[in-house]
Amino acid sequence: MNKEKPKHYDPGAVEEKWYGYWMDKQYFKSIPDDREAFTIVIPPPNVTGILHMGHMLNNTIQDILIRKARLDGKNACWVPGTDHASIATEAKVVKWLREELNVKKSDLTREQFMDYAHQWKEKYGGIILQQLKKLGASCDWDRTAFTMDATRYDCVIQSFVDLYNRGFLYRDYRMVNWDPVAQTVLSNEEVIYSEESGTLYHVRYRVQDTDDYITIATTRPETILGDTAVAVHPEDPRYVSYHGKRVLVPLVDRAVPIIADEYVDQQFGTGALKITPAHDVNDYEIGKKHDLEIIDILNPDATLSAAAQLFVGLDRDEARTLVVRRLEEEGYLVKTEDYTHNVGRSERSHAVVEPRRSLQWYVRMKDLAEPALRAVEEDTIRFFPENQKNTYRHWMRNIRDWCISRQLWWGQRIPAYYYQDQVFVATTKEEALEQARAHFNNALIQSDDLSQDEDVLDTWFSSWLWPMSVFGTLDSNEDLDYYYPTSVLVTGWDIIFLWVARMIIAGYQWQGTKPFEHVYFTGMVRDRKGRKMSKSLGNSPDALELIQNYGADGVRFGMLSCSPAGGDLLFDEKLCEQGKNFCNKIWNGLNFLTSRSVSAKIEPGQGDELAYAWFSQKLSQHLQQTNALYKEYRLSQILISNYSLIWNDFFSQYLEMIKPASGASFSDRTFGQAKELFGKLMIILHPFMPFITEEVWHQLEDRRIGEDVIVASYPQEEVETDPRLIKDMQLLIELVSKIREIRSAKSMKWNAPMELYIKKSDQLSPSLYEGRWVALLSKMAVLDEIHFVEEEPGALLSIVIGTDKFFVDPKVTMDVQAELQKLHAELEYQQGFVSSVEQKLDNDRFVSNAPESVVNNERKKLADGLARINMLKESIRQLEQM
RNA sequence: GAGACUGUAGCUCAGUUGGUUUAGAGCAUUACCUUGACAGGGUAGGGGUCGGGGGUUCGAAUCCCUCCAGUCUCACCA
Repeated sequence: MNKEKPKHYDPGAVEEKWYGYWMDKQYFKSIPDDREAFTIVIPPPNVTGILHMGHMLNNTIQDILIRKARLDGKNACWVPGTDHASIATEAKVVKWLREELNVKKSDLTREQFMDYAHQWKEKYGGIILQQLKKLGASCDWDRTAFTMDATRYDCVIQSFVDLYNRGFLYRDYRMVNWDPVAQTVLSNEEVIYSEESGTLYHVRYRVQDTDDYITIATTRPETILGDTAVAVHPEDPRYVSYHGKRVLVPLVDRAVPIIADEYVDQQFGTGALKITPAHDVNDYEIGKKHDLEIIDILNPDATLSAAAQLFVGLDRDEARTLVVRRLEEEGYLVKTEDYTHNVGRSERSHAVVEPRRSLQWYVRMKDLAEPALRAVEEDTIRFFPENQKNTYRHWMRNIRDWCISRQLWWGQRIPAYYYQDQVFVATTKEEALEQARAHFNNALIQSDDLSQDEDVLDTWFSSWLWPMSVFGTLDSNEDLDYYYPTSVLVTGWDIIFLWVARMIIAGYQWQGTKPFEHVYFTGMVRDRKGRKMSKSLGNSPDALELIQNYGADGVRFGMLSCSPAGGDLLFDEKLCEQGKNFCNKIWNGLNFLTSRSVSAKIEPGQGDELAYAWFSQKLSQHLQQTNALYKEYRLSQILISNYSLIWNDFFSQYLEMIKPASGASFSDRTFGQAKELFGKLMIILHPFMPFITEEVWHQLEDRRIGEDVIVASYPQEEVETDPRLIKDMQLLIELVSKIREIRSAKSMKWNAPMELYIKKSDQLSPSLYEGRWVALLSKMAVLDEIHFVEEEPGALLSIVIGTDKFFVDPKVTMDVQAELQKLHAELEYQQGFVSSVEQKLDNDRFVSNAPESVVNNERKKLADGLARINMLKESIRQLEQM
């Protein structure tokens, strides 16, 4: 078995090879059978998106869970897909048409535009799914879904019709968040507020038929042209005398009432507030209350409309400049001051959001939300980490109606058909026509007489059906019945309202049950300074470049080793390097094991069986611990634990224990045991680092066809555990370490001759007397001889571990003073320890109140501490006699 | 403005119902080691009054109160 292997692990070739192999073998494919299903639906990335750090984290976690389920023998199904992202995609398509094809959207019919949009999607969309393959994502690609494909489209239309028929939909005029660039309405969740510096303009309005002025403060002087009132606080003494009078709006000289309303804050600005009902949410409410006129001075693209009278056709920003100049020229501008305020911008176009009154479709949420709230409250759906329940509860209890219409073409067109003053909602125009004919009792109404709503539905109105729609329908079918409810949703908490809550609502609405058992919320990926990673900051590493540099396994290690559930992840490339180093360590371990010759004629070393038994126990203990951690999604901790088991326990200890002398061979039996353990380690590591584990698995043995680590059986913990074996080995390892320490301190070579004396005592574990333990100890510590003694041999260096005492003869001149100093330091520590324990035991209330086991443990600690003090004193005494 | 979460070693984090030999890991750092599978390695060391202050308790990193700092969510005043 003398294979020549490259010195370093090369991830690139290995990863490509195995991903292709797994695909060929169809290991990612899932079809319903009689096994238990384990299902994850991917949080569909935006079809225009490319892989970034957040995706990498999120999808690595999903892949880990899916691969673990596969190893556990479940029918693992991970459904990939993308969403159509109305606003973002439409913007990209429009840009593409303009720049590449020289076509304007306005020159196209709706049908033509949709054709182009689908073309664009085929050509450029979904790159991210290809990138996920580089990461090792084991999705069932045959199931790839898209929120705008025919199947998903039908589900969305059906859901709209269902909700309408059940009375959950309505149309209404509301103040909405209008994106003047994308020319569509935005939901509250799509508006990002941030502090921006602006100017507060103080403008005076003349009170009609007087020479008095009332000064108001505004950040948006251009909206003065749409003012229909000035409001003051009813009890504000400055303005009481003006109640019921009118002011003239500057520049347009419109006489508008002075109204009294408690909404006005007397402390702010001048205490007088201009009211523009068409362009401010609060003003709109006040306008309704006082029955004010609504003058909409803006067009949909935020240029001034004819109603503004002045500056018609100019953009709102230009108009502001000109209005301010004119106000100043005409003596209305009292003063300006710098002012920082919150400005809402469109998440997609970044345009300043314009409040606008318009007719939109809404979902009545309150009743729909009720079962969804209960499901989480009662832990029918469990959140990890649990504290996200608070956020969820707060939002669900204060839920607002959901505005679902969008003034775009790229999306599912609302299946509402208008005839005269009536609306007919149906999955097809033909059905709507039937309804219209029946309603008007007029068979002559023709299809062309009906006009369909021009708007499309919010993208989230597709996404909320995702856990059902990816399986084809909203009602029963074979796949849906088998895979739904899905096992776990892995997503960021930033879309808990946009998506998670709504999916739960939809699940209860159409399936009558939850869409998933668990929700695992990942943290936000930040840079090491704690800043959110973003394109504009340029602090986000290129995902594919990372994979190139560190290998997918290395990057997966890096992402996972620092990502507590729900906690933010402060990403540092060094962590990927650690992952890469780990791959090399594994590679080298494999190299070592397979480079030595193996012989059936050689007897196993005396310690080999012991080492095997010990590591088997260690592995079993590890499995027990990590199984519990998997249940709580403590993936980061499982990875760290795997890392430590493999590096420290397997490579540093186990391989050292069984290592043949330089140039010697392994016995057949020992080699087989080592390969078996190594293989098991590859299985438990596989979910985290799929590629190298598959490679090593196949290098360890010539495997039969289909005997691949990806579909191996996860090792089971052993029924019989032997905690004493683990404890005794811990003592042995500690002793070996102390002996190495002495060698190092005395500048002795690692293999310089040395003898060990072990003081016999009742406390000493009987294992140590056994031949195999003695053999293993002398091998590990490179000892010439081990003596068991009744009495302390004088003038030797002593080692105290627990309550056991050992001596070595370093065979070099001893620095007595230095030794004494060390012993005194140790003595001081032990005395401090003992006195802290004594303090407890001297306290009667402790002894009488604390549970007996706790008190007994303290007594044991005291006894052990005292024993150690005696040993140290004895050593000191002996040294002082020299 | 209302609320949530976090604060443990230089950094990233464990620390499960208060009691596990007077607080742990990984990384980083320091010293030493190179004919040992691996210098992307090995051996060992240093480093923390558990954000501050109070309280409950025989006993607090852990529970309560309060303050401070940070992150985030919701609502927003022109």
